[in-house]
Amino acid sequence: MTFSYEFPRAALTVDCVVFALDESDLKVMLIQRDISPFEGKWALPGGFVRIEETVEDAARRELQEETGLEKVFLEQLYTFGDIDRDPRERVVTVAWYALVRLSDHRVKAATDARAAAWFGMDDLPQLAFDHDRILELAYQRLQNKVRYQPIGFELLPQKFTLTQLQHLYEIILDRTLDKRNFRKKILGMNVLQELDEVETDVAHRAARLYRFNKQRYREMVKQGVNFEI
Amino acid sequence: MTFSYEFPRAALTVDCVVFALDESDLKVMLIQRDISPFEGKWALPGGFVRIEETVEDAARRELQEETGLEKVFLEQLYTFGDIDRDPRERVVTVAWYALVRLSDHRVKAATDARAAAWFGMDDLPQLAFDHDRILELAYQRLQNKVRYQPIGFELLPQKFTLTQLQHLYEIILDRTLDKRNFRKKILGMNVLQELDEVETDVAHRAARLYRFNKQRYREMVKQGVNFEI
DNA sequence: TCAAAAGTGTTGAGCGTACACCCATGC
DNA sequence: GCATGGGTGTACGCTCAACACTTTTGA
Repeated sequence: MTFSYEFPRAALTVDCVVFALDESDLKVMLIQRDISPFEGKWALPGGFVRIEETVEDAARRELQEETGLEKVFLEQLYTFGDIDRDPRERVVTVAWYALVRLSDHRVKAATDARAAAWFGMDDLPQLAFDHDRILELAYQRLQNKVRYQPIGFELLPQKFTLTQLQHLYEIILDRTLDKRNFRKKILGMNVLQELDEVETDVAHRAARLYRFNKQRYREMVKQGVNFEI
Repeated sequence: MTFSYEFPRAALTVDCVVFALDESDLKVMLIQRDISPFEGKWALPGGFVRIEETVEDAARRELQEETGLEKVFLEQLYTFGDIDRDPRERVVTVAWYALVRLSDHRVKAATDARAAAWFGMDDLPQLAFDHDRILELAYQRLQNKVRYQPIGFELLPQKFTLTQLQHLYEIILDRTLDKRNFRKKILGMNVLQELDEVETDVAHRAARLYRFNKQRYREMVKQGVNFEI
């Protein structure tokens, strides 16, 4: 069975840049291609948009199928519509980026036959198609957005220490921050809930745990306070 | 002649939100539809992406064909991929927004048979499809972006007064600004070139004209100075 | 000479930044 | 008791915001 149209149509795909945070590194999930073109090369998880699903649903489905990830933070990045992106035929792709807690999704890499793996942002393999451009844009977007929207928390466990949070910003923004100033600022925003718990299993004084309070964040936004690191 | 594929494919279109600045208003260009669905309703200029052109080229071509606009500032906004956006069939649209100088494109509205017209942002008609959502998102994007990127100049004549520039920000951001503070700030950024010219044909003291210096802006960015209103 | 808009400085408050030491805990 | 990171305050400079009067020009 085939589907016919009066004019030629591009194929429509989605591709996802999935970021996670290691102890000391920003990581991206990549899938090793097992078919031509670019067989053996690494690529972003993604695939064709089906006719009965929205573009966002397609991104979530592909993420689930290829990496086992569900219910993650997902935001549209950009649509890449150059003519020769794909050597086979015209393919337009809607790119997305996702933020996940590595702890939740440790080694759940390969759900189907293909190999999936986390790569450090400064240890990337050569990528298939124009996926290097997509990844670069996603990284820039993350660096910009993390500074004025509280999306970084998506990369941390629900309960985290202020030092973990500071490291997150240092890793993503690629610069060091002053401990005292960072704490003053983030606590002054009134969006962190101080818990009655501390770290465990550390070989030194245990740090206090905090939780991001989304509700309080929304109230703050309404009051015109704006989140900015 | 028809084109056949193994799986059904969505149609791919582009839609453009074209902003311009009147003396006292932010305007959007709309086209009156002359065919079903939504016949007679106003809609964003746009149309199908051809197989041999990039998505951006399609946006520029449609803009040219439907409104006569060429060489304008154009940036991708978002891709709308809901299933029932178009009652006829599955259509995914890549939305763009454009900024133009109204002076350059005064009444050049209707190039083809359809009526085209500028509408004030607070005097919009009902729109076809989900174009109200697209327009709303474009407006938000403009409001955000104009504050930290020097894109406002795309809406003014090449030579402008500081008062014109201030009004631009007041109209887009929908709040008043302090004259002295505004001038201090914008001049302090070192991206405006003071000309040896003044306004003409005004019934009061003529204001000095300035020009945006893109080169100097890029130098400033390199030095880490960031544009922000 | 009048109307209209151009042009121009100062002050106070709040914010960002730089900076160093003691404390608690596990081994 | 020692190593490791946790936790804390102050002082200075800069930027932002508030605010009003004189000057220029054309009619």
